[in-house]
Amino acid sequence: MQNRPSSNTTDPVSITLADRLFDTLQRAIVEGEIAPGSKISEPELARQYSVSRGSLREAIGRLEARKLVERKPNLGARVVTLSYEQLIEIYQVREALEGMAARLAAQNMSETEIEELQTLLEEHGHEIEEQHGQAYFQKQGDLDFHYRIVQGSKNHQLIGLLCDDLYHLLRMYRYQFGMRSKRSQQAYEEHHYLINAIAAKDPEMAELLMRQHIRSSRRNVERMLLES
Amino acid sequence: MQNRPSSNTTDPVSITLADRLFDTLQRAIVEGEIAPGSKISEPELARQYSVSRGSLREAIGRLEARKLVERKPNLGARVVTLSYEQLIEIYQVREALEGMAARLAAQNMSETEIEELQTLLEEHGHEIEEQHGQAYFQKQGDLDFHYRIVQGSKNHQLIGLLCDDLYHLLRMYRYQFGMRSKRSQQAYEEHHYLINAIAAKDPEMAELLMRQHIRSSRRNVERMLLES
DNA sequence: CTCGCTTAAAGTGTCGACAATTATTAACTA
DNA sequence: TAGTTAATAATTGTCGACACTTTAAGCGAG
Repeated sequence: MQNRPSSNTTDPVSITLADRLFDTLQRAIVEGEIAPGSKISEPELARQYSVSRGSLREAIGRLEARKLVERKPNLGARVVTLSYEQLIEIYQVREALEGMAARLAAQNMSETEIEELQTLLEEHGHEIEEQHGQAYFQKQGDLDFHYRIVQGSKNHQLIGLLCDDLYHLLRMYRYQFGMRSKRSQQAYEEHHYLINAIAAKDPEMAELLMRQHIRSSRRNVERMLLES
Repeated sequence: MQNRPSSNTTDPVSITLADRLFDTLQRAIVEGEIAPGSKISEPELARQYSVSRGSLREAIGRLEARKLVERKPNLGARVVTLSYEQLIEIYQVREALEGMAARLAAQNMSETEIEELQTLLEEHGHEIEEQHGQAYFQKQGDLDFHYRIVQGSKNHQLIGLLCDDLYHLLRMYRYQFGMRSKRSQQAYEEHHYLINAIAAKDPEMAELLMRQHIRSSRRNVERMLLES
């Protein structure tokens, strides 16, 4: 789910070179291969990936739009530096946007989509029982679940903001801070309540539960980062 | 307020050429000089503004990031086409994000910021009394008010999403659909309630009022567009 | 006359080079 | 030796040219 070929085009694989470069660099940054705060040297990267500086600059521009790099005129681009404050800010935005997404999903998700989501949740449940799925659940499964609800909102603005912009930043934080929580059991239960509200077509309740869920997740992160 | 020199850099005027081009094109698109849905011909615009295609492409890339143009590989870029459905989507996103912004503003705005906001609101009141300020109120004053609350949230993610991305799209709709509402009196009152909640440091109430305010605004738009 | 193919034109994607700006080093003075 | 300035190197910004793709026009067969 998380590694769709390109940004948001429905076409097969990324056609243009700058697109592929963008995907490659985004993955490298998100997964930490290129360290946060490090400088992006255009000549060096261009040589490294055997592309022109022009194509590279286009890719960098799109990374900047997604707030994965910051560029200052005549000074070049740097990978963003992650901070506790920014992570909190992201959770606040998520609470607002995903709360709305859950509300809309309760109105707009099709029956088959709901069933697929329930199936996905059952799988997560099994993985938790088997105990070795904890890491997976927090790293991918959780985002997977949220991802589908956002899609279910059918609001393209919302989908773009969350799936194209925020989620990549969030994944970067997870890689960087090693955010595996012992909260998977609780998160699983909260997901369960949430999907029930959606299946019951209760927008108000869906939004409420989603916001509580994300607030809990945020508090968990706060605890985790303050003790380290 | 709405025409800051560049995107979000604190530097003086836009230094780089692509930056100026970006500002120019953004204004031209938002104000309708370049028609929605029209094709962006790189050679033509490059000649028209006497710049290289490279610089132009960088500017277009940033317009794409703000969803003011859509680009398809090997086919070029077009100014976005505005639709009723998309406008509704934007209002839903605004309700979520600005609701959160109001909540945070109630927690984080300084006393002086609150006073300035009250002063601004009084001016709006006078303009409405004098009757000839209606158009102004809806066109700029309203966004001005919302703009300041968003700033008052002190959440940079939120500020970026709303002020750098969504608001320009919204202004484009206002220019394009000629959205002047007869709702200025009611909107003024709602702004009044809202600022009281903020001054009282009541986050819950502030968010509630802001969401109601935006929902009202959305319903007004729905009415207006359905009768035309 | 229409449909399909071939071919020319225009447009986008990519590249390497030059110009302008910033960072670095070296020399020089106090 | 420390600080300042000048010269040099490296990096970014901008440009024009070439390669590939898409579109349009022209042409021929049915």
